[in-house]
Amino acid sequence: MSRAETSRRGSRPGRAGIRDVAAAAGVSITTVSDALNGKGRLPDATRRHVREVADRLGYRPSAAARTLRTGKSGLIGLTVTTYGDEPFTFTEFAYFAEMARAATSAALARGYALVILPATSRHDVWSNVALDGTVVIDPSDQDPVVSELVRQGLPVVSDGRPAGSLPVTAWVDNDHEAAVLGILDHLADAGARRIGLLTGTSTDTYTHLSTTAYLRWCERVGQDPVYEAYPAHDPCAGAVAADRLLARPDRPDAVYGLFDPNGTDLLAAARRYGLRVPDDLLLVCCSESTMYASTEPPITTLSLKPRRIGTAVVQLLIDAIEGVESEQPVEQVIPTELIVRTSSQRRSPRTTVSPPRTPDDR
Amino acid sequence: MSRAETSRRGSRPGRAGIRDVAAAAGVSITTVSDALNGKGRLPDATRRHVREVADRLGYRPSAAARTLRTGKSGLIGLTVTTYGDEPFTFTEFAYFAEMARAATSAALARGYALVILPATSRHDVWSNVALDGTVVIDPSDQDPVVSELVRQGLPVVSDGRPAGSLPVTAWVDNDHEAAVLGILDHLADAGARRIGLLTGTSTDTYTHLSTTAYLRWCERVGQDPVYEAYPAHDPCAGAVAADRLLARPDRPDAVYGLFDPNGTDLLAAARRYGLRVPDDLLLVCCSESTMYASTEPPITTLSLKPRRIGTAVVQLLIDAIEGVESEQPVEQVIPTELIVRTSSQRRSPRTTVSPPRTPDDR
DNA sequence: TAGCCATGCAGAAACGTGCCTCCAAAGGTG
DNA sequence: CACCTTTGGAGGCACGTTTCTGCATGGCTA
Repeated sequence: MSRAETSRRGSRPGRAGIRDVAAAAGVSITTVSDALNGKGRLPDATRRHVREVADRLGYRPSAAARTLRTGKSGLIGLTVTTYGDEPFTFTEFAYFAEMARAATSAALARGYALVILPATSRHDVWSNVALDGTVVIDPSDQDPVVSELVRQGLPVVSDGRPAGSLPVTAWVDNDHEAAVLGILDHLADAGARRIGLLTGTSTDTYTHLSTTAYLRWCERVGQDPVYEAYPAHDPCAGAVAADRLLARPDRPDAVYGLFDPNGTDLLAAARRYGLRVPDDLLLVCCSESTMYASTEPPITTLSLKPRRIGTAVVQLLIDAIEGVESEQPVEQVIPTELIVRTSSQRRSPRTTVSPPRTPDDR
Repeated sequence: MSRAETSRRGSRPGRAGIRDVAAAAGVSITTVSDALNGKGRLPDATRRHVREVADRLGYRPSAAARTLRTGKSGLIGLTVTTYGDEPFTFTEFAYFAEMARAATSAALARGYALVILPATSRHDVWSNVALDGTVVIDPSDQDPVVSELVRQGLPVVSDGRPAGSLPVTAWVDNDHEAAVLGILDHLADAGARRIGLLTGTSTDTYTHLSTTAYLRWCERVGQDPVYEAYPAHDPCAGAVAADRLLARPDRPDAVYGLFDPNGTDLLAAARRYGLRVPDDLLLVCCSESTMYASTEPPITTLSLKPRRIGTAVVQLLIDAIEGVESEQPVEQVIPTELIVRTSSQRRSPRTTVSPPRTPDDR
């Protein structure tokens, strides 16, 4: 009873425990816990008193103890596919940065924090952090990490529809097929007769869905496919592939590039061959970079809306964690946005046609 | 003794505890712990046996319990200054992405994971996660978060030298003054007679140090300062400021822009005024974006080497956490790299002079 | 044979919370 | 007065580890 608040055995002087608060306030541990967490039946006077004493002692509850007791850590894993030993490639820089930014904000708003984790199966690092759930970006087929997490009973939400029969709790993705078809139609409307594609060699769903959509569109309108594929993780390969595409005898008069740097790569290649954009060559690429607004000429881009995706993914995950029956379906499709600029407008070279952006709707 | 491994009271069927492993292996809890952690005096046979049983049961130690017991969580906070309610602005996208990427890898290599946290003083989220230490990016003067962390006895390492008398454990930064002076000399060598600066209105150390270095250089060489300052967090303001700078009666014949988008903004402004780059206007900006390698013309950039900074910051922090007497000084200066491209070379228009890049030394 | 040390392992005390159970006192009702 | 209900709060267990202490056993030396 009369234990002074400084007599705790091994505790550092800077850290006051709940016991110290209880002793200093002259109440029991239970009362302190209830007062600070807003539970129990306590008169407001006691509640205020305890809170004031806790503040005075600079009391911070131990996250570890709370996690151990409640089973909830308030931590969400953010897993990115690793190439080599580095998380995410430069190809997805802007996308990932925006997506992570939005995910961080959304998680924070609901009291959660994000932990960046690699998609390796080194469980020594995975099991060293108590997660309530995980966001997986673009999981590969039969991802061992996802399987392990699901086996542990943790909810998993993926950015990008899961390949194969990956048992995720929910997923969010764009309608990549519709996006590609929309772009091809847009280019055809602008006068393109032969549209080329700059695509990747890897087997992820984004590349796969986009490429097959292109091939089907070609078949439908009766155009021979004209495309070059390259390993998207290699920066130089993109420039080379762009060059090859424009060097072909059946050179396209419009090109859509699936990856962020394709815009500048294609622009550079066009200059080398003396092709004017948009007069001789129409250009669109998939990118989140605002730099394409001020290139010469400005380049039309497709935005995958990473901010909306990041927000949606986190909301879905936290809903699953907290057992909230989500109003939303477990499969959510986020619309893409085509930001039309000069590079894809042959007829009326207005400087910009993109609708005015609202800050929160990117 | 004879407690079956399935009879644990409230535990979920998917999670096996250390008790279950002990029971299944026919040994004590102590032996299991020692065997799995490589401690104690155990014959290899016992060690192997325990490990095999643990694997068979799919045992994963509880991170929360371990953290509570040992006081170490293996988690490092990564704090970014927030503008509004979003972490980091688009201005620093590439920088932050690279820096965070390197920091994540470095932490992972030493068995730590990174938690993204906002620099708000909402301690409800801060105290909900057990951190071993924190990386603070560009802390503001008298940052309340840093003070609080230090008060709790946690090591704090900052990216960017701390303003004022912020009591960080260590910091890593570039020599911004030397970088600016180097660029100005470089531009002067290329024939610039009047060098302008595109700078920011905020009071962070990067902006401050760079601007005063510019002013001192001007004084030294006897040139009137020609600069425009704008709020760096506003995307449109950058384009406007670039335009204003080139519209002045004392228009500079060379410009250095402190922020990432300045390159394209200045290029666009130059086109509007019919200025050829580099013939009429030399251009350099501070950026990590590889897109500047393929603009027309390619733009000389200053790289702050975010990957090296991210790595260094994490190493310093983990050294402090683990009590390793760091061989490195607690103040570490990372050299910048000027990637010289066409936009700053008036005399010999070689396409590129940048040294061949090694992948790991960006 | 007695003493001693190294080996191999078990018991149990923490770590700091949250929460379930239970009790004392006060107030109301017949 | 006897009984019930409500209020306010205390006791103590459990979460799953790590680790300190200690107890046997067996081989070795004197």
